[in-house]
Amino acid sequence: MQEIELTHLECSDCPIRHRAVCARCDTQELDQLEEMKYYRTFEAGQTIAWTGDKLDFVATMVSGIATLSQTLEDGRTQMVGLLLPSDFMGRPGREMASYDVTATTDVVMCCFRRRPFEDLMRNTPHIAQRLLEMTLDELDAAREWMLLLGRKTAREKIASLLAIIARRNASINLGRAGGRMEFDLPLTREAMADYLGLTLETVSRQVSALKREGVIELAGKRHVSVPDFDRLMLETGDDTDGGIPV
Amino acid sequence: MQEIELTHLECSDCPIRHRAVCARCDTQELDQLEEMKYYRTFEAGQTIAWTGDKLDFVATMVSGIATLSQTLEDGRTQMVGLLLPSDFMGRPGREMASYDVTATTDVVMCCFRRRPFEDLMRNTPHIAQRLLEMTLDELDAAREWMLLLGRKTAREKIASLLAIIARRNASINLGRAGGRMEFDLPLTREAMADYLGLTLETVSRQVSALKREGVIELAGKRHVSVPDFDRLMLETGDDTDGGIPV
DNA sequence: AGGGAACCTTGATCTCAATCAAGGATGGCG
DNA sequence: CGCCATCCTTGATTGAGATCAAGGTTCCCT
Repeated sequence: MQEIELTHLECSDCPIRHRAVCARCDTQELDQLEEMKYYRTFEAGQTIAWTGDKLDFVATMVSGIATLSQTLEDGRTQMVGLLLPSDFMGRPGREMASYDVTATTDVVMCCFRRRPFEDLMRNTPHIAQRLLEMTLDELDAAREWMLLLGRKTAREKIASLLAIIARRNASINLGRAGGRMEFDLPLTREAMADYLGLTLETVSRQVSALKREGVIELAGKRHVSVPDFDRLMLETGDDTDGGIPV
Repeated sequence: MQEIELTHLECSDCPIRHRAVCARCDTQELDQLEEMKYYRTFEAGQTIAWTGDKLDFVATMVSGIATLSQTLEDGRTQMVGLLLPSDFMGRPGREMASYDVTATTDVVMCCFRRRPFEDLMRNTPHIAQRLLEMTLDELDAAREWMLLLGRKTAREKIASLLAIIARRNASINLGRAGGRMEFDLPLTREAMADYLGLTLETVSRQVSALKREGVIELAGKRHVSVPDFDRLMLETGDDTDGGIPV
């Protein structure tokens, strides 16, 4: 995840410091983006789009958590993406949503209508290049995730998910520490299960096991404290310091 | 997978008719690409790059099959990408390979040295836009694959893989038929297992089962004939006509 | 405070795929 | 032709996680 220097505004009032679409653009382009942007909010649990719906905007996550998921005929579902603040959503050049998009907490998005955004993209090479970088990052994350889904044990999956959220939180809040980390789990046990290709019972059992062994501490069901991040990383099965760039 | 009209050359002697990087470029850009391109061949089984290796080119697959894979500390491996003719490999803006890349058959690639390619990309917006499209397609494929890895049964996984290869072959050879389809499996049972997050024994058993039940026919171990593609699709668990755009 | 819904935990049992094990087919090469 | 290596198949057994089931917690609403 590389640092982007912002040459100008920071997308004005969006609290976005990196991975923002508008980074690198010159004033004029930023003005155009400013002009076409608008905010939308969604409540926790609300569906932002169903697969196949017409989706006439692209957007950057400002706050909250949303998920992308896919479903088989008989209802089995798999989460295929996690949208955290500063992530980009939507696909220039495609009319329909390819996934179910759901807000798991209250969500604010900074949206751009798709057509004008596409036009702007055609005229300003920076944007396509920036989107390409971001999409390649997402692809890397998806592929790490495939390794998780295909080859990790339940315990490793849980540890990996906790490590991802901890690291992602830390990089926003503190800069990563090797030591203690705390965060709120933004997902229900069921959502975690859908993320990891498990059942919610297995998630619950493995979380309990990690707690019992002191790898994590829980305050309530959702607030997690990791006394030693390196200890947690040992449980992920990853090469030391691999890490998923979500 | 949309059709690209080629306005000019077809990357001269590369047998690439769609998804080629050089499609849509004007003559001058094509000339520049022509100038910097070169071919490389790899033998079946040869490793093209190890994770972390310096990789100073990007490339388009001309012929053959290659795989991208990732490995955990203890050796468990998961294939995360399959490179078929016309697929793009490599990442502008990144020095190191992020995956192990292996030729599973003899492979010919049309390569471009990374630096000049990046320069060209900066100057010709078409290319970044085209790469963005291709990367978004890859991301879709990766996400379908995640659904497969996380939620499908062994039998569904095998059926899905066969369907992907059959469809992909058909779109190159014949245009897709609803009826009979034939192709050579470009992967060993072990490679299929690494693709699907299974063991090679399970792959073998499920292939045998599909054969026993007449869903597929085998001539030798590698030549597959699908008497009724729709019947095969029923076994994938997918929504009718979903389909993975590899 | 009481009722109910959503969410979570834990136990018992079952099942699908992994693992362990043996042997068969294929093909290259002396 | 026979040897060897690689790849594949099949059988027996095990085990991790799914499924089925019951009850606990938390928190909102009246």
